Amino acid sequence: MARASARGGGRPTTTTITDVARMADVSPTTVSRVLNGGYPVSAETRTRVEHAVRELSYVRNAHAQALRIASTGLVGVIIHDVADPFFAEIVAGIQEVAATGQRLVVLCNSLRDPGSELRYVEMLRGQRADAVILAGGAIGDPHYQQELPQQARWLRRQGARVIMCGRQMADADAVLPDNRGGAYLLGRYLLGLGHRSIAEISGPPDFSTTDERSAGLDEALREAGVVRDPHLTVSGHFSRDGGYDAARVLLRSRSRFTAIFAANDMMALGALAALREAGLRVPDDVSLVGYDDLPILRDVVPGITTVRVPMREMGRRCMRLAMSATRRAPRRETLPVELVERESVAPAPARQQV
Amino acid sequence: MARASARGGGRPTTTTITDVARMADVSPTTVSRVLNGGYPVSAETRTRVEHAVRELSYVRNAHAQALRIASTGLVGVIIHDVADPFFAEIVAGIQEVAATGQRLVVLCNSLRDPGSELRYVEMLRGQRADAVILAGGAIGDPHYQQELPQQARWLRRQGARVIMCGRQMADADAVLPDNRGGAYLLGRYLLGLGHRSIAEISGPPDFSTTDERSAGLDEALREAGVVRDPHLTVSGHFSRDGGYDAARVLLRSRSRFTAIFAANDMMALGALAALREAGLRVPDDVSLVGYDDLPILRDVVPGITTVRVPMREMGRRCMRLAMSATRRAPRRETLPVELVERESVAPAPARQQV
DNA sequence: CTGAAAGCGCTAACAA
DNA sequence: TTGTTAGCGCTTTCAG
Repeated sequence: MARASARGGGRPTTTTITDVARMADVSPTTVSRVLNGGYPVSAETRTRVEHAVRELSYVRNAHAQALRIASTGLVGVIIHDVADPFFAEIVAGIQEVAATGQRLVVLCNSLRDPGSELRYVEMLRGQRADAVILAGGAIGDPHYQQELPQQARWLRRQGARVIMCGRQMADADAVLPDNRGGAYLLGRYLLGLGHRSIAEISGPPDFSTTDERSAGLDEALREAGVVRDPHLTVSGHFSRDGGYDAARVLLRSRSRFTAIFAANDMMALGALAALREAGLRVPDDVSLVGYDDLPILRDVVPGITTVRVPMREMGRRCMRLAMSATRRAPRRETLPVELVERESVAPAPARQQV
Repeated sequence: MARASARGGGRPTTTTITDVARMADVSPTTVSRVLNGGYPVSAETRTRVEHAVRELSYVRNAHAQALRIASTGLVGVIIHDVADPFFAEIVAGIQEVAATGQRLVVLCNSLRDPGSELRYVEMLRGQRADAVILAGGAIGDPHYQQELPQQARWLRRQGARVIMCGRQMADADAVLPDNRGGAYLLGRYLLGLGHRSIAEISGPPDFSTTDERSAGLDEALREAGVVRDPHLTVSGHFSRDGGYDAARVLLRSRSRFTAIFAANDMMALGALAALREAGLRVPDDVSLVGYDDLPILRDVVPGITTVRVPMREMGRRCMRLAMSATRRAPRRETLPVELVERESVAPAPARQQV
């Protein structure tokens, strides 16, 4: 039963292709050919090899294989945070497709730290990942902005594909939601209901997502000839607490507004809590909109009006790009977003309040 | 500038330790020693090597390294579903600790399919993962029940640690929440408020989590001398929709109950929606409890009473076990759970309703 | 303090 | 149809 059958507790022992070859009484090459298929091997030999493989519970050493051939079957995925449902959904989509293609996903949480993101890219270079998917808005940090494209170039030189999810980079494939368009839609919607004093809870500065969504709102406002009061914009972390804090700042300020535009659903959730604590009713006293349409929104009362971002589909598409062999000019897929009306918005009162 | 500087688009090119050695005018051995430290190298030589490494943006080939030494720095994590906040939190805890230890996490979604879980374990064996963390309740499938311990044995023989998160297995380390204890707590709580007809929305059959939580409720009920009506137990998927469907079955049946015990928060959320649709108020008409205390519960109205499972801490502990070198007898850590009272439970009315 | 040589487990020429 | 040989990039004796 070869050396692999040594009892546990001792020195680590692995079964190699040679053990299998010995047991099946063939050469390692033959075993390799049976394992890989696509090469003529007599039925009888094949059976013996397959038997030995099963008997020894042999699994190919992926590292030895990677050293010899190009592909490793590993795809690196760098996100901001798995605990954020937005990213969890994207990862779920990625995994879905990865499973169909026998790929393994190396998941990295950058927690929005540029340095950590860069470090992960390096580690993934070391792993010779077939592809690296970078998800989430771009970070404005100057060193990062300069370094990341460099690293991406090294990745490509190694033969790895680089796919951006939710943001762009020169020479890289990208799957993008229409952030600007969705925010514009939301802006028009609020405007259409008579809102003129719209407070914005924006994302952290230096994030591309923040800028794009703000720009969409701006556009709608400008188009309607509404001038924005700078006091009506407060930025915060892309999280429930970020939204909560921002809403409190807004409430403490003397500014008047009839609606709040939150940069994403988690922030909207936080804002909703702050509003509730302040004794304000949504939408009776203030209207509120979010962005993303996280699955959990189905279970929040009142239902929050938002823009649906096809997170899971974005993940799927990224993984498909990651698995596609063809590497011509960078491909860019923009996914449409869609307004989801729920109960958090009411027509603006004749006289603005709050 | 060595061969690595070839322009992109051509054949994949990687920089090897030999390229660095050539540039620094030393042997590969010396480069290796500088990279690994712990071996005397003259300051001057070290500087030259470090310069070359930076210049060429050299990153060690993890596969070549893995082939030579024991550790790969890879930890496999098999969960049911990242899109489920319960698992997302666990993974977040795992990542937190992994980052401090320079480990890379290979994340696998089994979607509760025993076959897929087994396939992932094999792939992780092939990757020579340093450790494999299996999270989520055990699946009752007979073939799986027999096969998994086998695979775990092979993993250990290879020198990999096996850590169970939320369930047990012979010879494996485990981090466990007190499922039974928490359910017992919840049962006592409902009983204390006068509830006698408690409907149970249990998890899918053949899952250890399902059994443990049901057992805890049973115990409280038995202790109070309450006999259970089998019609009052409906099982469903561990998901929002599973809870929704189960609640509808319950509502359609003629059974009477004053409270619902859902096997986890996602199911409770679904049940809440079904109740709302049926025009029933929580807790006025029916009381409802969940399990886990998912972060999102903060934002659901009415607040759902539940038991807090320290998901993130479980993840952290699993990763610590995965990184700990010592491998003596299996370690088992049981984490306490805690009742979280919110607004979804009211005293039972004198006469039972619904 | 530095280097030459061997070998981890696998696959791809090449030969038979 | 099968086997022999060489080598992927690294670390580790063993020599110097």
